[in-house]
Amino acid sequence: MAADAIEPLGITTAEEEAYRHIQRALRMGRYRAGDRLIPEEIATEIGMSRMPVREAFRQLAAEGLVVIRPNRGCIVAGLTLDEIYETFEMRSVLEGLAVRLAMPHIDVEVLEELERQLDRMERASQTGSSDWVVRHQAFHLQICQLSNRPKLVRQIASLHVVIEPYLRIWFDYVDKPASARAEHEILIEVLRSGDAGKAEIVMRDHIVETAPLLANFASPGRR
Amino acid sequence: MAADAIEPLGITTAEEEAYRHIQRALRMGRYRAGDRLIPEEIATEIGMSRMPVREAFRQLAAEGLVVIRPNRGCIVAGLTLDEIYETFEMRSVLEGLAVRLAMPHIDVEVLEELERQLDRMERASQTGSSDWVVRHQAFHLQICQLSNRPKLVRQIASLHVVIEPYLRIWFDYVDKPASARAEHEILIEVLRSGDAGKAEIVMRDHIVETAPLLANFASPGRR
DNA sequence: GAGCGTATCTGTGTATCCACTTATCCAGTT
DNA sequence: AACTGGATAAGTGGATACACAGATACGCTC
Repeated sequence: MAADAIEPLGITTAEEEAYRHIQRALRMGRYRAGDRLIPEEIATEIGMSRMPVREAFRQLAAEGLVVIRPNRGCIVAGLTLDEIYETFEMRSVLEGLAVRLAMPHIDVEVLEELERQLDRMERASQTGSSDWVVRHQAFHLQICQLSNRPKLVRQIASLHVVIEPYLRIWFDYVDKPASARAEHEILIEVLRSGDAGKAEIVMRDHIVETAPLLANFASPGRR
Repeated sequence: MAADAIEPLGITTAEEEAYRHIQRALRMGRYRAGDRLIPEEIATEIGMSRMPVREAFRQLAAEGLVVIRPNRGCIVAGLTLDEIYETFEMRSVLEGLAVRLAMPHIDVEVLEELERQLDRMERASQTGSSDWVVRHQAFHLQICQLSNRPKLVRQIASLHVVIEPYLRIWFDYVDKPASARAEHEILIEVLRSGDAGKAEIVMRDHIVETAPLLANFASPGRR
């Protein structure tokens, strides 16, 4: 599965486990923004000492998922409305760049694979759960990965993770509209056209247009 | 001084000192890519235990300045030629976005301040040292900060830090050409015009054009 | 009765210690 | 003579213990 482009840099077993455990909880929206993460609690929960958990906090803080206030513990980061917009703005230009750079590597097989991804996405949306969010991310990252720019992809994936809880909430409120398929079909279409500049613009618009929809619903918890 | 937009998120005294110490050394190019960073060495150097140094390593790894290989220590990260290009590509779209968003906040005072920044940059370039690099960063970040997008600015600043050692080498090889002033004067000009879309394009071109110049010189150490 | 100060408790941050992994060197065998 | 395997040493990662800082609650004073 190509989804997890986020590989914590140099992380060893114990610490990696702590990292993955907490990140999953955060992505699933198990905590609300502002909730305190108590190292000892999590440590015992996964059967290790506070130490690897702390290191995991640090990693997560670097990704913007939590905030560590000196001597005052670690809290789940929340995005203000402005920050949600900002994240989408950053995604739009970065993914726009990615799709432009991906263009030379587009061929028939790739386009077919993307179509299959869209099918999976649509099917996931009907399971009612938020599997759709995962599939949606996978679709976007799939395209980005074709740019052959590891750091760029990593950065984009990191932004996806940050907004994931908000996407889930959105999905749970509005039953994912059928227009989503058409929206993304357009992306495949412009990839097929071979016009890199146009693809960049289409991708940018696609992403920026999503933000306002999301913003009306999203606000998981205080700040 | 507005320069240091990179604030390690939640870092406490001892750890912060370790972080700043190592980061400064890295930015100044004191180490070469691939050099091992020995925790104990650095710890005694700044008079603390290995522990805060370890945490500092983690922070630096998250920023891409070092690489931690499990059980095999911490080495100074080096960029391949491709990665240098990639970094400039990312800078170009992100700073392009920043300048576009900054446009509504441009006024006469801001333009005058930027002119003064350019003066400082030019003066610094004549001191022969690589103060120029610092001033150059300050100039770019100054513009970005006008976008009023904290996360965006942070991300851009982080990219600047990564390529800073390479910029220094470049500066030391070629005596910074006088064209640098003109290059950046163009940016102020387009800001003055008030055309946000055009400003974005000019910024993107400005940054992308720098990469190939740099790439010929840069390669500080093995990989 | 309200506000401020102090004391206690909770919890984070640092250090030391221990175990385990890795790398290097030497010896033995092919 | 070269390569491989084993042993030893060095260094990294994890846990536990300790110290300090912050928050909250209670008491005293105004």
